[in-house]
Parts: sequence; C-alpha cells; structure tokens
Amino acid sequence: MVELQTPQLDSIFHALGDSTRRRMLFELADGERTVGQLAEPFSISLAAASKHIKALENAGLIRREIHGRTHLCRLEPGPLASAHNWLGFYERFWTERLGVLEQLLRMEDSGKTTDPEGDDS
Amino acid sequence: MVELQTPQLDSIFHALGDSTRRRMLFELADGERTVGQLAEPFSISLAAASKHIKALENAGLIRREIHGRTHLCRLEPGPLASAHNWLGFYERFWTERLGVLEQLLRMEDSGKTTDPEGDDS
DNA sequence: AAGACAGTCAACCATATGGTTGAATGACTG
DNA sequence: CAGTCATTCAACCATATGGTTGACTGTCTT
Repeated sequence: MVELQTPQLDSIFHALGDSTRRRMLFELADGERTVGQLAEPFSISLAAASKHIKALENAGLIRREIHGRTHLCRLEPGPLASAHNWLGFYERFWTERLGVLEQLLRMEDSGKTTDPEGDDS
Repeated sequence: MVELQTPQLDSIFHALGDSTRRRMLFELADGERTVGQLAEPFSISLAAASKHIKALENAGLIRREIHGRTHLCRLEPGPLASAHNWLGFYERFWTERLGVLEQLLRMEDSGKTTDPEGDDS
C-alpha cells in the first residue's frame, strides 16, 4: 500500500533524526503553528529554525500555508505513516510470541521476502 | 508517555536515515550475517561498511558477537520498536476516521483561537 | 509613506558524515 | 612460523549539516 522509495525514507528518517525537528512535529500535533511559534521554544535563531522547518517540509512531514506575512505549518501524516509502516515490517521481531517459530519458517522458505525498501539502487 | 529518550531516538532515526543501513537491517531480518556478508551487496569498501555497521550497533539496532576472526551481527529489535512506538503517537493523524472530529475537539479544548478565515489561498 | 514585523536568503564557520586507501590487529591454515 | 583471511583503525578528503549574523522581501499598521 504505502510503498515508498528509498530517497523518501532517507529524508523522512533524516528529518526525524533531530530532536529539534521531532519537537516541532510534536507541537504541530497540537495544531497549526507559525514559523515563529515553532521556533520560540528553542534557543536558536529564526533562520536556524527556518532551516529545520524546511527539512521537515522537504520530507513531506509538514505542509505550509502562507497567510500574508506569516507561514502556517501543519502536520502532514503521510510520511509518518510510511515510516511507521516501514518499521512495521520488523514488528515480528519484537512481538516475541511467534518470533522463533516464524524465523524457522522464514529460513525454510528462504525465498525473497517483500523488501520494505520498495526499489533499490 | 510518549516522549522518549531523545538522544537514543536521535541515533536510531539517524541510523535509519541511510538506505545502505536500512538494507543491512533487511538482510539481518533474514538471520545473522558477518560484516563481510553485510558489506558484499554494496559497492563500497569494507571499511565503509564497517562504519555503517558501527552506526547501527551504536544505535542499538544490531548486536555483534565475535567468533574468532569473524563478527556475527544480529538484529536487535528493541530500538526499532521504540521508533515504531514513537511514530505510533501520530497514528491518529493518518487514521483519518476520527481525525477531523478529534482536531475540532482539540481546538476547542485549548482555545487556540487561530480561526482560519478562508483557510485557503 | 515610514516603520515594524514575519520569514527567507546568502555567506560563512565548525563539525559530522560517508567514502577512500593503506597499515595494523588477530585468528585460522598449512 | 609464514601466510592468508576478517575486520578494524587511522589519516585523509569532499560534502552535508546545523548554527550564526546581516541583508533582503514582502506584509501589516499607523
């Protein structure tokens, strides 16, 4: 369903790999925020915050609506769902119930499993 | 409840933000692999692969067992579960069923005002 | 029109990242 | 013991990243 391509996951996970950006997402979970509002909790310059926001936007994690001189940002759940879905592939490894049995089956099966990566270089 | 150990998430998501490393994880989902085996599918030096593996190990995503001169790597699901769990916080945003209603409730709840007049460009 | 305000852009800087090559460490093999 | 094999380490390089400051664009206010 949510088959995504490698470069997208790259930018998504990269964007999530920064606590400032994760914090911003968390704020956005509560509703729309302007760039200034997103920047405010951090002791970094507006320009720096702007870059973070751009990274989030670039990863598709947020969307921006320009209202006059203010930019309103909102959470865009799609990429989060993609990442969640990608991780879901590994769920059986921490859902220990059938883990061992399942691995045995996999080894026997041995064939190509669905690569969550979608395509590959 | 949802806010997790920030530095750990940093390294986890950072490790996942590289397709080479994701591919390695995928291989490891099929069973243990040596460093050489993990490196083989890529056209990079062993040293480079070693660095990737170190990043994965550093994020706790894999564990290494040294058997003589070979290092056997295995998937460590915990951090993947953490990341999955972290993303789960946002699940309601892509589980659209109640999404709109929920957002309305949230807005009322927090009195955020932010009434978007004409909300669209 | 003047000025404040929201935000981006550009230049710059330090550090991190991903890659390379060549040497070093350690463990099997003959 | 000598040599090969599996891996890491160290030095190095180019590029990316995250941060800063100052100038710039464009919008709202008065």
